[in-house]
Amino acid sequence: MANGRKKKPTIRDIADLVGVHHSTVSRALDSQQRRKISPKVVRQVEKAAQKLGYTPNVAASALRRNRSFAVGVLVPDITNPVFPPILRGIQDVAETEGYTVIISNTDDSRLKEQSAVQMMQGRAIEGIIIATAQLDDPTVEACVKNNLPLVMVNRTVQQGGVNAVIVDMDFGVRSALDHLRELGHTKIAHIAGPLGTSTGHTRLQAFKAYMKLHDLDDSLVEPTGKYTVEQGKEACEALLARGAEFTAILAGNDLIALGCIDALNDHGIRVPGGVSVIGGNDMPMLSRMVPALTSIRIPKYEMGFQAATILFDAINGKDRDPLVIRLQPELIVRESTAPVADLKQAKAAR
Amino acid sequence: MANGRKKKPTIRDIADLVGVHHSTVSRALDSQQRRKISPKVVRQVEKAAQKLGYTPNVAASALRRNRSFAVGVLVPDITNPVFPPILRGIQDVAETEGYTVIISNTDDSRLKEQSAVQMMQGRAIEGIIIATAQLDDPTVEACVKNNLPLVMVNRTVQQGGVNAVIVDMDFGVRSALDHLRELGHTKIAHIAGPLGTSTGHTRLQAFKAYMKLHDLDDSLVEPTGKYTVEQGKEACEALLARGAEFTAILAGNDLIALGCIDALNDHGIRVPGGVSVIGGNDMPMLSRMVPALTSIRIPKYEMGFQAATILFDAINGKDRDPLVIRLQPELIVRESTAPVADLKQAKAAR
DNA sequence: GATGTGTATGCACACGTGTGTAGCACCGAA
DNA sequence: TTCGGTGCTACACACGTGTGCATACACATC
Repeated sequence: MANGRKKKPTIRDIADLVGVHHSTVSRALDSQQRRKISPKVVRQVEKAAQKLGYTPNVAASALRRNRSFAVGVLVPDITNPVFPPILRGIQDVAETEGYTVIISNTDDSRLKEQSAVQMMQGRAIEGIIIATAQLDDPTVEACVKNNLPLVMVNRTVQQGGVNAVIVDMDFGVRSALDHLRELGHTKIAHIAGPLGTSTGHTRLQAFKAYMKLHDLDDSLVEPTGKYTVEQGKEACEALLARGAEFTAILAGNDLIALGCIDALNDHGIRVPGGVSVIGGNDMPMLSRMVPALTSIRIPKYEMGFQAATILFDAINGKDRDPLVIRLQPELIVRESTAPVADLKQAKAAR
Repeated sequence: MANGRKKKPTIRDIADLVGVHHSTVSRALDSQQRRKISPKVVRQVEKAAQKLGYTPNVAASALRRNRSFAVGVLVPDITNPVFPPILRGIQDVAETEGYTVIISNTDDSRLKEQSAVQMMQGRAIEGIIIATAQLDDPTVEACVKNNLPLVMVNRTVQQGGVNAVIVDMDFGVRSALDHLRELGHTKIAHIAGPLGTSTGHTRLQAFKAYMKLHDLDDSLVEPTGKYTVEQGKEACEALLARGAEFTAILAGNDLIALGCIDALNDHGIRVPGGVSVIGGNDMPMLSRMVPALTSIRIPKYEMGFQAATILFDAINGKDRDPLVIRLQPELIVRESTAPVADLKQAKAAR
């Protein structure tokens, strides 16, 4: 005896109560069609619905109209602190629109991503927000081909014509490197994020462009395969192992930056005394760490909010041209950056 | 021209391709009924389904079977780092069961909680996991009354007869206080979580019981209204303001502990030099903070996983008696606890 | 050969909602 | 009177899946 829930009232029950056909009830409850029904009947229907505690059967409605009032979101891992604020922004918009959000964790695996999208298609999602995109992403292509309303968030793809809400990382990288130069740094390394992602790719491009522009060495680059502490540490160690000389690191994101600090500490290099480090997306609690990490803050909630807004515009047929919104990041200076020390001094500190 | 999506194949398309009735296809695809169909036809159907890229229409299935394949989850705020791992545990189980998870953020507001449940009922959820419960919670009562399968996670309620996955906080508090006593602390304060929540309540009870048992003063208690850094700071300041003498604090959770550290620092009291502090649930990144916070680790992912498992057992009619699972926490000793200093010394440090 | 026992498949309808079309009543104009 | 128009409602079917029942056939038993 698992389910003793009493069955829910339907529009037929309302129809019986009022004494009209159920199709009339259906129209009376539909704000688009209500005007076709006499005000008196509408009132009666509303009253009866209230009395019976009627709630529409979403499955039936979804089946008939081929709309599910559900949207999908693809994130690498909800456990990564970057994503909850983005999700919250999305959820808040969806809620006001009466939509449900289906979240899938892909762990950056193409296979999982594919099966997640398939599952979502089965649920007849009306749109999708993708935070997992690789620069060249077959899943995105598939969605575009299916004409499924789509917004990229945080990361985007190579091909144009796709909605996206991203961060102006040229600006972010410029701010960070300006800051380092003001502190006297000229030998700056970049521990990049995965180059298959737009975030990793564009940061590296911005880094190289900036360094070239200011006649600085842009070759101190080490990429990572994933946005994790471990990979950040490994990459930093590789850099040290090949004898690179640098007084500052721009990291692909905060986790990578933390990995760098670990590696530097292991080599007896103090941060920021020996080397300054700048992180990537300003995770929560950074200010409490030692050293408090200087980072490029990105407006995470805002990104989710905007992405969802665009998505629902697309779903509701307010078809604008493909839209790319670039939000402004902000450099948050904390304690992991300091005036450059003498290179010799820095070396001595090793 | 919003939706040019080509329509998806149905079991009728498969039936046409194989040359059987669509009901046969339906049975061939249902693991329960498959045995009634000849192996040859089953093979043909599977092949055709593969070829056409068939995915079942969940809405139609839900309508016909009066099942939605959706469950709800109520969390205070997905942005609070305690919850993503719990959610991930739930999602991982739900995925293997073919279920969708609908998440709602209640911000600990009863009003939002109520409307969230209403929305979920409209979606005909088959079960619900609640992580937001107050000790005396009308939402929980309503779900029980509706016979909606229900599991509490992390927090539970006063009344019995409800499934719950919680942490054995008697054990956790005992470990923490044993640790402090071993370090020589006897004047121990407790900055409690909200007493309206089971977590806040039981920790306080455990604290008092332990202190009484060891003939220690159990009156150094200050409750908070919310699990936030700010409230932790305020409560700690209130404790200091009334001239309480203590050498260690057991906090209701990590955020409260961080607030305590802030307050202590503001008063020139070093942690752990002047006062030792123990946190509450072992958020990520604690080890990188200064001082690295000693905390009671709770198995967050595991809790979500177990809760979901119980929920699906209930949904699938494997009705056990109401089940309360108590998972073991673990004290993680870091740098925020140290041997007690002379009280005079501690005072001098102020 | 009659009867019973399975096994495999088709048939028809149900689930609750939404919508195209038809029908009806009424009104005004010619 | 006829004709057209308008406003309101009923009818019937569609959406895709699942299932009780009937049917058809094969095979075994007496």
